[in-house]
Amino acid sequence: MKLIFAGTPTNAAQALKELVKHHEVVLAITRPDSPFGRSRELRSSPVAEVAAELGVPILKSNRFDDSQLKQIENAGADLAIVIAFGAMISDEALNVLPWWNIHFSLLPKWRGAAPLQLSMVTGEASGISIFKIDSGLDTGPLISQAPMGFLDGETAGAALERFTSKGVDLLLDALGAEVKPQPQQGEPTHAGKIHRKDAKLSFELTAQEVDRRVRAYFPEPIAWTESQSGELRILHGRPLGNVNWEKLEDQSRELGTVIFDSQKVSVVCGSGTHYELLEVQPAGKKPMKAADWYRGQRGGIRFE
RNA sequence: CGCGGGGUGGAGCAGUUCGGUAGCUCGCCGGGCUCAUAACCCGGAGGUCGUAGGUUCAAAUCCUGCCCCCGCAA
Repeated sequence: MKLIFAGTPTNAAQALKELVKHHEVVLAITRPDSPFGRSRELRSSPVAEVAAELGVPILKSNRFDDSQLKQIENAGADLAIVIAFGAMISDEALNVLPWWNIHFSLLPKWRGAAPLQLSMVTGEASGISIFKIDSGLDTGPLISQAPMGFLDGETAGAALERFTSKGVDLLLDALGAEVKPQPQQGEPTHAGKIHRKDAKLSFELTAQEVDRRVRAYFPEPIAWTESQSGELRILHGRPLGNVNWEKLEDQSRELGTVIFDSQKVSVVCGSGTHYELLEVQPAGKKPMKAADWYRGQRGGIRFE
């Protein structure tokens, strides 16, 4: 089958690599190069890089103009596959050929940019949906769905890779079968893009809830918190089991207090739980083991 | 020229304002205590203080150039 592929980040590039093994991809659409990093140098998207390697023609665009629509039409594809493209597909483009999207939640739950992260944070409706794109935001009729769970300690980044692989499998199955898109059913929820301010941790939450956020916000935008000594990213950690309060009776139980005991750096969280810090990164520093970070601190630390 | 933090023994930091030959918490090696230990005690190795040059009797500390790392913002 002749396919058009539309995507932008790393996992979309991964999907493209897998797709070309089974179908002819006649055009790769991705977002234009964007400034990146302190130097603000333009950088092409991972999909653009992979498409170039594979020799697939590339179209870089956010919003298609007439000539680009022609290019899409002239590609002669039967179907367009979208995965993490990062922009809406215009009605004009939808009229040229059918577009399918691979979405990482069980729609209609978590429509929007960060479905996998939100399902990880909430523990609800994690999975994969393949649907036919219509003019709304992730509102099109469903072609295929598969519930997916998260592995122990799995980050959103790792899950995304796993879900992508599974999602491509689902797509390949659907491409080989007779499909009848069915309208989405149920109460929709929205999963907008997660910004840095959303990733600031609150230690009023339980350690389990903190853990879900730390994992869901890795590797982007990364959970963080703040203390007397500045901002601190929490890269990895894990919720601890029972807390031996007697042993720690000389320590503060105030939420956010950092405790160093038996080589473990942990934070007092809500409902008497503790979250162990494993890898952290102070602003301006490299990532480091939590114990190393704590050794360099003077005096007790309490996260705000 | 977007804003900012940083490069000090293996790790994380202090010391730089007011120059005077390097400190803290760990790790490592050896020994001791202990049923045992991530606990405790004793001893030890290990540092061109990013780099090049300048000022000075004397520079991790002051001045200049360069290299490298990172956070924020986009």
